[in-house]
Amino acid sequence: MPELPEVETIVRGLSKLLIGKIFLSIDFDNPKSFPNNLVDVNKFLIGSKIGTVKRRGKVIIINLTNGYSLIVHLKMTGQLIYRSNQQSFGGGHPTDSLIGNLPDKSTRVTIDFTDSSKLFFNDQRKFGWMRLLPTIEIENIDFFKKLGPEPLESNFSWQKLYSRLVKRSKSPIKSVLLDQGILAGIGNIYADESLWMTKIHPATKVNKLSKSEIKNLYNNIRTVLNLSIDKGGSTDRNYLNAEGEKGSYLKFANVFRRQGQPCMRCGETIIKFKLNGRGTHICPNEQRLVE
DNA sequence: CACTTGACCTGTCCGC
DNA sequence: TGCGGACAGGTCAAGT
Repeated sequence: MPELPEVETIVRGLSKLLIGKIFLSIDFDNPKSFPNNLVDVNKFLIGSKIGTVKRRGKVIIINLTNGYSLIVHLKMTGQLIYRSNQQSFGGGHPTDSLIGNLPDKSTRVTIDFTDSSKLFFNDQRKFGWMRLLPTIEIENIDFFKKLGPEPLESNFSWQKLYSRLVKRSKSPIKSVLLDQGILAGIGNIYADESLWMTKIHPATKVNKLSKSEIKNLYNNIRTVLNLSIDKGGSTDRNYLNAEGEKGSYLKFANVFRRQGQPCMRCGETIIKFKLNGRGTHICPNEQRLVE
């Protein structure tokens, strides 16, 4: 589900809602919610206070003031939804709420805070995970060690993108953009969108791209990620922000899920096909494959 | 080694 | 209305 803009939207929402909250209890009936967890979740979570909420790639990092952190990967269908005391009892949440009473059928983890507010980890497909670990060890776990740079950091340049891309010179450019070890945070939506903006066919091998194309791709990746953050991310099916609201980026999408509709630039019909197992959307007129 | 495919799960949609 | 199959925003492991 969530790519960088969706996770960023959730993190910004949680930052407003969660800082200073103290854990009262956590309820998870499935150990798969905490795979590879090495510390006693109850022992180090209960009674601890939330300091900051951050993002690295597609992972949410909830830092506690006791030196531990709760990290969350939402994978395809995960949601982290906050309910205040009022909302938790069903009477107070907005009438246009897009999700009903919680917990529901897809709830995997329920967290209670001492002020009676709650945080729900919903995840229909159960691919997501949580992990509690000492904050100083975050950078050392495999997932983070392999992660590439953040595309929106101010010191990330097109030259850095270029030097990372050429390591995978014979791969299709889209596959490389989806590789979190090359660049952190891009998924299927923003790979397709940024390649359309740059007029590059997703199957183009990296070594067939010019430096100026990579420079343009760099700019377009940042443009589309920032635009989507402004729109609160993309809701295709399941994505909701921390308050249970949809994102609106897909109203502005140029190719993703627009197969059969005209290209926004040239009017040609957008098509969809599979590339390395992923649904891929292009304008066949403007995104020509260079062999 | 570099790259591709299947597996992990559940729900939904589409064609017969 | 029912049933089978394809598909869904991500990442691994296993295969070629």
